[in-house]
Parts: sequence; C-alpha cells; structure tokens
Amino acid sequence: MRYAKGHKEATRKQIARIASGRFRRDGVEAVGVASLMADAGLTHGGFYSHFSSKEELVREAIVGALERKRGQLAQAGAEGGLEGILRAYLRPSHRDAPARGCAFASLASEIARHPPATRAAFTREFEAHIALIADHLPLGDRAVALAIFSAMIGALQLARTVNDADLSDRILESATRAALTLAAVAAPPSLPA
Amino acid sequence: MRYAKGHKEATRKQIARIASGRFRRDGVEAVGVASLMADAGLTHGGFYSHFSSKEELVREAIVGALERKRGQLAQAGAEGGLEGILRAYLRPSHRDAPARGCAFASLASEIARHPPATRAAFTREFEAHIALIADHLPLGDRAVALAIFSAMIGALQLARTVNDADLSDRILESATRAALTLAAVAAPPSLPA
DNA sequence: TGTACATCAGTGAACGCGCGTTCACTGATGTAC
DNA sequence: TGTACATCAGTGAACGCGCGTTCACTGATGTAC
Repeated sequence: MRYAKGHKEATRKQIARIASGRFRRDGVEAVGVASLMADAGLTHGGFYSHFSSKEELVREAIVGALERKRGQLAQAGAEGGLEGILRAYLRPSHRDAPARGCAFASLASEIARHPPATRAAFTREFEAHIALIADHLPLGDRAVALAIFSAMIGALQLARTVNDADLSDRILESATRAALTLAAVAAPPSLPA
Repeated sequence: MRYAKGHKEATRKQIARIASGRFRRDGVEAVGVASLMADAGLTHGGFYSHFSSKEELVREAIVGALERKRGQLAQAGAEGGLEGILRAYLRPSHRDAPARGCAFASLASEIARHPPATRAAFTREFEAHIALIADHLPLGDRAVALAIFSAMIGALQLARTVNDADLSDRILESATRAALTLAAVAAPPSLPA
C-alpha cells in the first residue's frame, strides 16, 4: 500500500481533533470543511472519504472533545473533590482558551439547533458529566449536580461574553463560591435518623 | 412626502423587531439580511438605508430584545420576588419559545465572538439584569446574583439542548430550587451586631 | 527478476446556492411657481 | 388651477466570495504472474 497501515484512520482522527478545536473557538457554522482540511495539510475533496457529511464530523469532534475534557475533570475531582472540579473549570485560563475548553459552554446553544443524532450524543455526555459531579456531592445529589453544572456552563459563557475583565473574574468567582455553598447545604446537617 | 411622517423610523423598528426573533431562534449567523427584509415585506436592497451594516442591526435587535425581556422580569419580580423571576425565566414555555426569549441564553456564546461595540452593549444589559436580581436578594448581594443568573442562563440553554424531555424539565426545576436555596443562605441568620 | 495490473488516499475543478454589500434606478408624493 | 421639479423609501441586478458536496482523475505502492 501507498500509505502505512492505519494511516487513513489516523488522518480521520486528526481531522476530528483539528475540528474540535476550531468548532469550539469559532462555532460550527463559521468553520468550513475546506479550511479544516487545509489545516490538516489536505485538500477539501478528500473529506468525504473520511466522513459522510459535515454533521458526522461535528458529532465525532464534539463527543471527542467532551470525553477528553471529562477525563480532565475526573482527575481534578479525584485530586481536589468538588472544589478541584470547580477551580479547574472556572479558571481564567479555561475562559481564555475556548479552543481547548468545554464544548458545552462554547456550543450548547448552537447544538440545540442540530439534528437529533447530534443532540443525543451531546445528551449522553451531559449525563456523564452530571454523574461525575454528583459523585463528589453529599448523597450523590443529582438535582444539585444539575444546578451546579448549569451555573458552571452559564458562568463560563458569560465570563467570555462580557467586555469588562473585572466583571468577568467576578462571575467565575461567584459561581465557584455559590456551588460550594450549595454542596455544603446539600449535606445532611446530621446523620439521618 | 410619499410616505407618512415617521414611516421610515417605523420600518426600521419593524426590521429590528423581526430580526430580534429570528436571531434568537436561529442564531445571528444563520439569518441573512435578504430573508429578514423579505419577512418585513421588503426587498434586500433597502436594508442599507436603515442600517449601516448587519452588525448594527444585530446590536439594535439584541439590545431591544434584552430590554423588553428585562421589563417582563422586573414585573415578575415586583409581583413574586425572586421566586417570581425564577419561575418566569425557568418556565418550560420560555425554554420552548427561544424566539421570544432571553437573548443571553440563545446568543451569549455567539456574541462572545462579535466586535467590542456589540459586546459592550451586551455587557450593559447584563449588569442591568444582575442589578434587577440583586434587588430581590437579602442585602442586595451582587455576587449571589451573578451566580444565580449564571445558573438561570446555563439551565435554560441545557434544557433546550438535551434530547430528553424529562431531563430537560429536571434541569429547570433543579436550577430554580438551587437559586432559592442560595438566596435563603445569603440571608443573615440574624441582624448583624 | 521484470512487467502488468489493482488498490486507494488524496487532488482539484465544478455544481448550485446564499452571503453582505453597492448602486443606478423607479415612481408616488409634496412643493414652487 | 396647472405644470415642472425635488425628494426619498424602496427596487432589483450585480459584485466577489465561501459554502457543502460530487466526481473524474492522479500516482505511488503492493501483488500476481
């Protein structure tokens, strides 16, 4: 063969990885297939021998990004518990590097308009994230995990959108503190009877 | 004059109002100037006698939408306090009608990529929303208001994105309850000494 | 060992389409004389 | 009262461009004989 075994699979993975960064940074709609392939050092015509459509790439790229990010959060949780997760997520460096960040924060509103298959993949990863957070909560409280994750995503987005660096920092800090308060309150004040 | 006095101003306002719905429903990028003008019963060529660019329309449409929505939230707050605001915002009917809903939830991540003037207008409205929420919080706590509003926006977006109706409802409910808990905890347990 | 052929990842021109923006024009009205 | 002209909101063709997708082709390699 002209190419080494596994070459094509490696190319597909590389395209998906490049796409996952570009999508998170610029939005799915703003990133064209041709410019993605150029980033991978290829021409656009070959795209459809790797993916059946741009939407298939969207699904693969986003799920990949979410899985990797979830692994990082799991590690932060193992090392620092809920506070570790919150500090890793609501860090200024996360706010400032969307291309390597959480795809829920950068793409949730756009994905809401995508086909069911894409939303289903998103939903599966969302539930895995909720389970991860609940694992670090008293009684594994899922309802509190939902609220905390909503605040994390909302805060990261708002911190990226406002035009005032101070306000942006305060959004991240407030969400961190509020999440810790919620976790503390969710703890039973004493052992149940 | 061929047209009644104030006709042109009325047309401009109508274009902005139509745009504010389409942008919130489909995203700014997905809505073309030509289709917007067609919705207003006009041809696309006339657009630039009303707005200097699509971006100017984006700014005007979004600020208008946010102001109107803030008025509704202020009324919900006057009638039902923080809980009134939360129930108005985290209602399933709000989730299901983005075209008439909060532009922070539908457009925050997209606006983060827009020019400074647009982000500045967004930031001004954001601060007005925070002030509105803080007004209904013990001690007018701005930090808690930031966290609550982050959770509101994040929850609404996630509720729109997940592909599971039950989970979507639970996201809205959890955020509502968590916000009320935060407000209760923020209250001083007794009058300060 | 040398030649003919099959494989297949990647190439690049082409498709129809919609984008934001520009601009010469239309035509109904109000005003000037 | 009747005619000539100015105004100006809206029209529609055109601009260059990038989009997602298709497809006939290239050319380096491995295999068959």
